[in-house]
Amino acid sequence: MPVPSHRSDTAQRAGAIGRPIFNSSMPESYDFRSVERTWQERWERERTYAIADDDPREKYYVLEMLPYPSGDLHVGHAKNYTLGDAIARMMRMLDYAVLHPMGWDAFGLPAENAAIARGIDPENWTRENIANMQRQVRLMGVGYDWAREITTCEPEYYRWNQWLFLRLYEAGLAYKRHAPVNWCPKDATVLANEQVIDGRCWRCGTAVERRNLSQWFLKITAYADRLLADLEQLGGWPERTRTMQRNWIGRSEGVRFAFALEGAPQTPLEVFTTRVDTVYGTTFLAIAAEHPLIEVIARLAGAQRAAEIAAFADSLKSKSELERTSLMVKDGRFTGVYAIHPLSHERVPIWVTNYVLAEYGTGAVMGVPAHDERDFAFAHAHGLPVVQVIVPPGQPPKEHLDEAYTEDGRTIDSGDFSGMSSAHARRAIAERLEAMKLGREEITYRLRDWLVSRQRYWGTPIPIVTCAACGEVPLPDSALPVLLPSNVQINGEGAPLASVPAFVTTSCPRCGGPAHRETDTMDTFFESSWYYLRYLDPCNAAAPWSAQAAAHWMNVDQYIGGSEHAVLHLLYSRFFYKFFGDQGWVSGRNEPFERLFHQGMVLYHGEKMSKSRGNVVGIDETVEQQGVDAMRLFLLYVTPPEDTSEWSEDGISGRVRFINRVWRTCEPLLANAATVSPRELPACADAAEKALLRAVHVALKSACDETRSQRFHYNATIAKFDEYLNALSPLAQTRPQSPAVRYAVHVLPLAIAPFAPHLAEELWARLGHSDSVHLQAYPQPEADALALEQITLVVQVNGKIRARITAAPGITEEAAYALALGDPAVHAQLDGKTLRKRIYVADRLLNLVVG
RNA sequence: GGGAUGAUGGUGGAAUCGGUAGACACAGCAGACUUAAAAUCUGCAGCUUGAAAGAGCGUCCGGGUUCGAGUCCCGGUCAUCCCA
Repeated sequence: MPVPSHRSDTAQRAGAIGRPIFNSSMPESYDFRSVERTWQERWERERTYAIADDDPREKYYVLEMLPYPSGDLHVGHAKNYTLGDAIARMMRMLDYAVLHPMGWDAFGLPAENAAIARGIDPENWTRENIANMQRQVRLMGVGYDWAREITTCEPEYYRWNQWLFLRLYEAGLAYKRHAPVNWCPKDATVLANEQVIDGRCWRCGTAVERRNLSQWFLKITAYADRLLADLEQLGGWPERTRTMQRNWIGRSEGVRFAFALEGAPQTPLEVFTTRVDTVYGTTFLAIAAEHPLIEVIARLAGAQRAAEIAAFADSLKSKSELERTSLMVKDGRFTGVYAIHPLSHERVPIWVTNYVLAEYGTGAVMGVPAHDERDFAFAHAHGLPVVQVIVPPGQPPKEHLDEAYTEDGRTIDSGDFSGMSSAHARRAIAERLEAMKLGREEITYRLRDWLVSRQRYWGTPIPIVTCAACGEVPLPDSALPVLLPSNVQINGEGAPLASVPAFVTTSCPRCGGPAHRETDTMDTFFESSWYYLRYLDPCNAAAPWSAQAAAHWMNVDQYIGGSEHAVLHLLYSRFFYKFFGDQGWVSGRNEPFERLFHQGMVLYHGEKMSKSRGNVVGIDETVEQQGVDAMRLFLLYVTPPEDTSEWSEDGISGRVRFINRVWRTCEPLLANAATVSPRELPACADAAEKALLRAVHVALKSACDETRSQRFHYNATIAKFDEYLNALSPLAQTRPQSPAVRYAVHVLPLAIAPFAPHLAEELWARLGHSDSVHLQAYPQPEADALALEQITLVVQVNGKIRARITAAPGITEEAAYALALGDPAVHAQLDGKTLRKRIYVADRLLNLVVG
């Protein structure tokens, strides 16, 4: 439905009461729709934001996280792009060669879910969404270099996923194995651990089950130490994000050593512990239900026990990891089998439990109830003894422990190792175990290999075939891309590609015999782990990117995206980038993102915007009703960019008002202002003009400072633009000929260009310039304009403000003191008291301490 | 349970270095213009007290450091996020 334009609305109203729409004394009203559309078309046509690889200026690469084309953009997305655009435009005007590209994370589940639910072709669905989102991104007036646009579902892009997969495979970093995986029964797919949130699928919320499947993994664990160590270099990242990655990697130093099985002494039962100083407190061993030795133990246990163990293990099969480790009551079954403690030689009962996982460490832990909370709870529940072997320094052991003592302390009752500090005991015991050839020190990580297989259609096919004779065979590069077949039946069950014989059936590249293709596709985090390099060389048909392009443009100087990607995407990207560095494909620092910024969410009515809640504020409506510039200004103004903000109709109306005021103030003076240079401070007639100039330069300073400091609190900058306008508009009325006024009018479009690019461009053009305002240099704040003619000096007596006196800047302490004494209020406070101390802060404050 | 971050008027926020708390805006109130409304313009506006000038209080709560604390330190409450 066509929405009547602001202008015709006004015309109708005005016409109805028989008045002319405009008269000569009335400024032309600002038609944001036509202005915004006109300039967007022109920027596109003239490629205003294209950047050449050989641009001689210092480079600056600003990037917003690759969006998934889910359909419609709302103002929450706009906050992200608006910030990136403001930064890019500022940096461009500060004379950097700015690279600011855009693309589409086009593979993924929603397309496939739409296909399942409504029988839609995922490719068409995706392309339609991309077309719509391209339109909306253009509507926002973001200055991307569209020549570098990428779409990850294009064969030209995903062939490089396959190519990179093969390189990882050759490096031994891609491998296939059976593993218990998180299975979402609704999406019929495997989920990575981080895609399981509170035991549920991160997309659909269905409870996740566990299944044992053969899966492709990427060996990110091979880089665990470097991923951890290099976090220290990332000073431009939020500390929270670095901490999250540190926790996720979860390095622990400890000892791996073996207990002997009673009855099968040749079969070592290995455990890993970070607290080997507590080893003499072991009163049981806890093993995972999926432990590889479970069958040996069951055999030793006898038929009845074996059946109990099997039943217990079965009951855990469908439980997710989180349920087992965090949600379920710690439970277990005594196997009836004992192990022999390697140091004390005591018999230790072996229990099968639900809280030890086969995937972690060795799948078995020593149970030390006195010094581990989980073990304490377990021992309590099953009546196992609690043996204290660590006491707080200088204290006797407690008669009865109410909770585990998990701190370091001094060892007791620990054989040869009694009376040591925990740290000392850890070292000594590790050495002894090593000498006995029973164990060694080891570093383990919580991080596990990245599961990249998806039993899905809408993703990159994995370029591996299985041959009856040769087994697993990687395809040669010449066979790439392995194209995703079209017209595939997608019903949400199993792996869709397995149902396409023409795809599956192939020949072995090694022996030529019959073979079948891998039917899993890649996790979409694969493509988003390297896309920032493809922008640098988007048309390269011989390689995913050239080393030369990477050397020129990397690293990303400023990366912007939501904190929901603090671990997943950002860790995977770091892993890939280190691999690329090892291959010599990228140079310099082995980190892709120099600085990282997490923008906050935009709420509406206190809630996250979502279609299902019906509280989405769309781009289209907002742009149509209030205009792009108003939307952009509001999003930047309402809160600092990292904070959560609340969308408000009233709030944006304030920015609409600002835009209209700028127009009303400046438009009648444009012809006049054009003859005054915006690059040269004009002479001022009086204090009011001096104040105007100061307001102009305070605003310029704020814009430059927020950009250079990379704090990006443009909310404060835009407030300074308000003050700029508040200073300008009355003077524009009363003395339009003043050089100061004309200067302020001429500078204004330059000043606001990064924030309200359309309004700025229109004013700039009407000032008679033919080049885009966005290609001009940003005006530099000047000390002369910032200097105050008069300062207000605060006079305190004993720290309390008693007077404010006006003085010239640079006033001496003595002069200030003399002025202060002349103030009656100050005089009254000093009356009859002795001056003990005088504190003077130049041009700010005089504090008189009396007693 | 552990960790991180935060808490400023009716609201969003400003105060970037320990030095005038509340800039700027929204909502509100009063006035001008208008037959009226909208739009626009002008003014008021932290709280208490006072006719007013003024005085006292005031940045979640309680302590501390300092001539001086929204800002630094300690303890607590609440909120958000992360880990368990």
